[in-house]
Amino acid sequence: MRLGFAVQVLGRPQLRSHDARRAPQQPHLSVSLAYLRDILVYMAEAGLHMYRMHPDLAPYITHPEMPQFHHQIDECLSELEYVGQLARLGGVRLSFHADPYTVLNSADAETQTRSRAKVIALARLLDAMQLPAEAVIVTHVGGLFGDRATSLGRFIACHDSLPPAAQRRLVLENDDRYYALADTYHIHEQTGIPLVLDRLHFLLNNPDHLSLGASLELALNTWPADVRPKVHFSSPRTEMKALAPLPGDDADAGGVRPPLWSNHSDYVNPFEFVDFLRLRPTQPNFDVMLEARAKDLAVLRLQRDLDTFAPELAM
DNA sequence: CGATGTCAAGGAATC
DNA sequence: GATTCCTTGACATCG
Repeated sequence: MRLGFAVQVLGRPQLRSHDARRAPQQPHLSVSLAYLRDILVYMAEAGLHMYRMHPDLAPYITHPEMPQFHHQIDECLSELEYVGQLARLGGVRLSFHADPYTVLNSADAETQTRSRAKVIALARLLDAMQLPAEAVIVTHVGGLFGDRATSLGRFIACHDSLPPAAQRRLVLENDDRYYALADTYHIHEQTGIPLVLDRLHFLLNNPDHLSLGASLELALNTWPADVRPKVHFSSPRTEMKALAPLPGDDADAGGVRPPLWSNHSDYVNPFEFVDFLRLRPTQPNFDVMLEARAKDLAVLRLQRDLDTFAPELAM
């Protein structure tokens, strides 16, 4: 089991995830890849082995009005191969998560075309890095568009229409509001797409009252035998959403308490995590992407906690 | 230098 | 039908 984190590196705040300059400054994939190289070096030092890259690693790679950015993968083939080798040598599993505006089941044909182009580009990046099949692109089903069945069907049709290189990388995650595990499993049966079980989304959106253990087993078994499955794990944030005044608060003490709220807690509750792993009777043969605000720091803390509380599960 | 604004999207909910 | 919210990191701009 490897524990992963997404995009930002809080242990080295100076490390950037991608070249996020605005278009007039001509951001370039080669800059992002230099950043990624630095992140991989840090991960090797820190003992980290799983990382989700920023979906805009290649800036404006499919932006419909900026074709001048569309050839940067071709311009960076050697750098892509280099960082791919670096990841492989470090035993690092890399992945992408499509941004929330990538909607493969969109009822709007242009949106779907743009979304398909984005997934194809992400797959090209992984291929150019020469990464193994475990380097996947995670996405959600998309929107409801007033008709679940039709919208599920549109995802399946879109998946079928993707080039094989993109199909090989794409995996599907249950979401917290619209498409639960039963929906993603239906799509799996029609397409063979592997499923990422997101534990928090499952807890928030489980209309059929499935058990977590059975659902975990179901999702893990959707992966090919030679590809290690992965799941998403996070704990819900419990801080107060709003800055409601507390007794004794200055009436105008704005800014003292941070304006927090999010689905994700800063760190992972180690006891919840151990319970989750123990849903599987054997040593877990899957990887876990932590969706925690503390990012790599949450991974490092959980690794320590596992050493303390469940050494037989720690890696 | 700190604070605020902006950028990227698409969809759903609200009015 | 128009507006707002959702989400979010990092650049850009303002004071």
